[in-house]
Amino acid sequence: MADGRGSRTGTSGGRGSTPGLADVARRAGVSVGLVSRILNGDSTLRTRAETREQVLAAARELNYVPHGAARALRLARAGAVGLVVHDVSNPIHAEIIEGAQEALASSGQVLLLANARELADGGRAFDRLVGEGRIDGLLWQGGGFDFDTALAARASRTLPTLLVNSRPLAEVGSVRLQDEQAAECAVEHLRELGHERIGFLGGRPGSDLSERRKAGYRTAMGTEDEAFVVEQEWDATAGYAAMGELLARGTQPTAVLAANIVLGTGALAAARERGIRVPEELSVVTIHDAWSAAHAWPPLTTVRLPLRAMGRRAVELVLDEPGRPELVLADPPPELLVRASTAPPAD
Amino acid sequence: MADGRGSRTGTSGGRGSTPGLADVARRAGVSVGLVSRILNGDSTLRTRAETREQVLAAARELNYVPHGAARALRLARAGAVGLVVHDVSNPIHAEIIEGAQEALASSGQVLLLANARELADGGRAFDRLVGEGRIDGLLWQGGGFDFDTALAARASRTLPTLLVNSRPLAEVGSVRLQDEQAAECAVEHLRELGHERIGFLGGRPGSDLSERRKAGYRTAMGTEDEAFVVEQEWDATAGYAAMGELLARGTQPTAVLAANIVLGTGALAAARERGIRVPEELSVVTIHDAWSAAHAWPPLTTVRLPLRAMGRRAVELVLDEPGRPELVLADPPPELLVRASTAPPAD
DNA sequence: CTGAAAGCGCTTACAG
DNA sequence: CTGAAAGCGCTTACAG
Repeated sequence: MADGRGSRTGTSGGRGSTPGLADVARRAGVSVGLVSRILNGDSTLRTRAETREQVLAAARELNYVPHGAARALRLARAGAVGLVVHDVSNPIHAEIIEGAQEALASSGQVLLLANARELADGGRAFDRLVGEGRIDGLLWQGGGFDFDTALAARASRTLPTLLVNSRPLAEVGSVRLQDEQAAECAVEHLRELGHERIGFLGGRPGSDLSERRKAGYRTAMGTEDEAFVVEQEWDATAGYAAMGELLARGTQPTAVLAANIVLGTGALAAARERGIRVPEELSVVTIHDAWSAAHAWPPLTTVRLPLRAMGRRAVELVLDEPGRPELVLADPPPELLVRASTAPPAD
Repeated sequence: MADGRGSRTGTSGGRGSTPGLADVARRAGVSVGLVSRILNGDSTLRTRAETREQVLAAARELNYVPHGAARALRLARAGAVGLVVHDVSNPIHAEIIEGAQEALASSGQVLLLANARELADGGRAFDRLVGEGRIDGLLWQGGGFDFDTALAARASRTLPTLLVNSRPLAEVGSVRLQDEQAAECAVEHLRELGHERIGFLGGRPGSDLSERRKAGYRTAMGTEDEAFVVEQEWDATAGYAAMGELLARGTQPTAVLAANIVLGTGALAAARERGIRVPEELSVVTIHDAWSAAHAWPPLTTVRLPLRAMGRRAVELVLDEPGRPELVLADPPPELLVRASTAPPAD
């Protein structure tokens, strides 16, 4: 009882604890080939209903489950997709992960989660994920580092590969969202409230994601003025520091757009720490929604983008779209969720 | 170029784009068996250094990577571990995931992430994860539902299985942390500040995790008084609602211990919404640390527990410990991190 | 309508 | 010191 682990041991016929096709065949009194065909619903098959029933019954009674590795080897399909992220604790990544998981579950596949830094660290981790035939496709949610695009490009030589939340490369397709429009939408909200001195707190400088959101911010502002722009990194500490830097510049913004909700949380903390009241003295709006937005204090106004749907579509594209798919998910469009962190400027 | 996908096609010898053992053997002028033995570092081997070099060179030049499914089939080892969680967006789970990933990466394995609800939903998802031989061990971070323990027990009949962050069952081992002590530590901090009317905001009622933290709270309080205890669920909305309910009871707590940081965030929002100042009128302390604690407003006092280490140890135990391991990770011990959300009571 | 056989890419006793 | 061969559990032309 301590050890009913059941590894498929045993020679021919699997007398180990996990039953194989051979066991089912024996019990049903037919050949393994036939069992395989029946269980896989081979449509060219016209088996007698009775035989068919016997096989199904035998499989059920033995609790037969096909061996994944054997199928993978034979079919040259792993039945799994890999997803690379930088930071699982980022709620944005969490939602993408869940979307991907949903899509995989409904297509009978399984998710392999990997860490971008580990893959970049030069060891065997990259080959293990990409080269061993463990996955049928790779999804890469980058962090804006050079190695992100380099490794995705490398993977794409072996496997269908898709960048997630980023624009495509020459060799690698991508799914992304309407980040420019989301940023515009956020800034327009602030301008409608009467704000003019609006800061932009970006993520990693030069990263596609930060660039695109900055572009939307600039479009809405109608200016290239750098005095209100700070870009550092994607975590809360960076948001905190970026907000501090923006304030230290003396440009006296009355509002800021933080490029995502994690940065926004850090920015909020930096403002509060300086005794700046939000939203009375400073409005804060961010992109992406998550539990932490509604429960921040004050609750954060955000622009929601369909992250979960992006995760789902990414799986579908990487598995079914042969070429170099390029998709900007525009439905549903960016949606402004007004909460308590934005208000008209002080006077 | 559009399609350098390289699936291992081709009959005998793999003339598909991905090289196999046979290709390496041919290039080095030896047999596949020898290549396999050399590449796997067979110590009983005493090959001529020259041959050995040739083989290694051939493998390098062809960029040979062994086929995972073939190895898995042959060795009856998947080289992967499954991890089941309820909610990826929970920062606590994120840290466990990262710990597990670390341990797996260093032992050359890979992480399969699954969603508890999906597995419980009766479809084929459970068999796909547990039955197909895709993983060598299963880690289950439950949510306190009956199906969590039921499914973990079921999995344990097929696979080495370990509950994470929970006490063991009769049939299933576990790793957990010093939750009682952490709760005690939090309450003692509050009492030292002078608090006496201290609330407890728990997670899902009856869940092992909530029970153990409540036990620590009671030990430190020296009472079984239920008036200060509210248990609902593990998400921020529940924390918000639970805080609301506690306040509505009119017991006038001057401090609360929230069973985790997500609940604590919700509780903070509920208090702020009612105009209750933290920490002046209400101290809030939570268990577990994460980026959102340091950047909450006010920054949350927390008790840190070694979540990441638990993730690591879970992997080691499920892979290497044959029986029904039971570990309470006590090193490092719970550590109080005092931030701005706790202070002496008003008077 | 069903079976026997080959083969997916590996590893490992077993010979030599 | 190295090779030939069997076999892991499947799927699928190919016979009959």
